[in-house]
Amino acid sequence: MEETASSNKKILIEELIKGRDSTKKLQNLLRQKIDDDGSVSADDLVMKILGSFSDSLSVLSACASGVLCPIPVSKYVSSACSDDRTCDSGESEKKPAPVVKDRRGCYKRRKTEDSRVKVVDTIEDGYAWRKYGQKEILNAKFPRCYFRCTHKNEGCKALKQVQQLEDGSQMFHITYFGHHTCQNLHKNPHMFSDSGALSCFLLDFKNSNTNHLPSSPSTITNAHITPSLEQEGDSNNAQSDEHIPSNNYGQSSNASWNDIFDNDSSIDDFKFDESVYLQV
DNA sequence: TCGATTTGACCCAG
DNA sequence: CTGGGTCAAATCGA
Repeated sequence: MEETASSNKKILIEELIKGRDSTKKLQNLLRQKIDDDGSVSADDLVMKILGSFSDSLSVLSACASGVLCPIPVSKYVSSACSDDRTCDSGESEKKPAPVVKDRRGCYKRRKTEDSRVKVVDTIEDGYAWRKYGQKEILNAKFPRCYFRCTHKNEGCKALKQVQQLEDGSQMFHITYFGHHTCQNLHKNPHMFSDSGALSCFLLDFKNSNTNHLPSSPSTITNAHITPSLEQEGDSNNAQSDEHIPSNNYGQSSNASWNDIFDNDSSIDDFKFDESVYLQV
């Protein structure tokens, strides 16, 4: 049974690789044509396809190693360098300018269309995050926290912003930027199994009321994994079509993955978390 | 000792 | 000019 699932995964990965390579060839052909007629849309489409392949392969690679990497299906044109902030400055250009002694805050603002937005009752998402900043936001009751992937030094450019909603509920508005290129899920497979640290975070969040966010939400890792259900940040209706999966760990969200993998053989391989998508 | 967090400073986009 | 996003020194804590 597991052999079948493993075999299917390999086949799937191989097929995706084939598809990606074919798409690249197609892209090269199209570019020749584009040079002629100036059409760009076809090339954009190809880039999107390539992005999808890359995402799928990333997820599957993680799966093949026994870990699910919930990289959201993106609409990024290029997963390699879609985040122009991290490409142009910031992460990739950590070296301060020689003349300027301090380049803190030097960055290019992210494009909002590169984001995916979630409203959840927990900030945990299966990844390990490091908090790198917190900011009081104008007219916002709660400060906004800024996280980057713990594996940033390995090239992972994923970022997220967390802000508690002001409606009195314990809901968090989380905005993700970029992709996880790491596989940090396996690093702390049991974290939050008893929700200890998370509870502290949520409690602090509740108690902090206005000022400080909890002292230690930064490393957010846990055993359960969020499936790729983030909504796109620029979707025209961010609230209405949100999923409300059941909260059963390892049960509720497997259907789509079972469609991909061989029936219930994949259930043992993946555990999903209870990410709740609620209306705001 | 080293990795994580805090927080004021800094820079850029609007 | 201001608000938002990021940096990095200081601090914390395991």
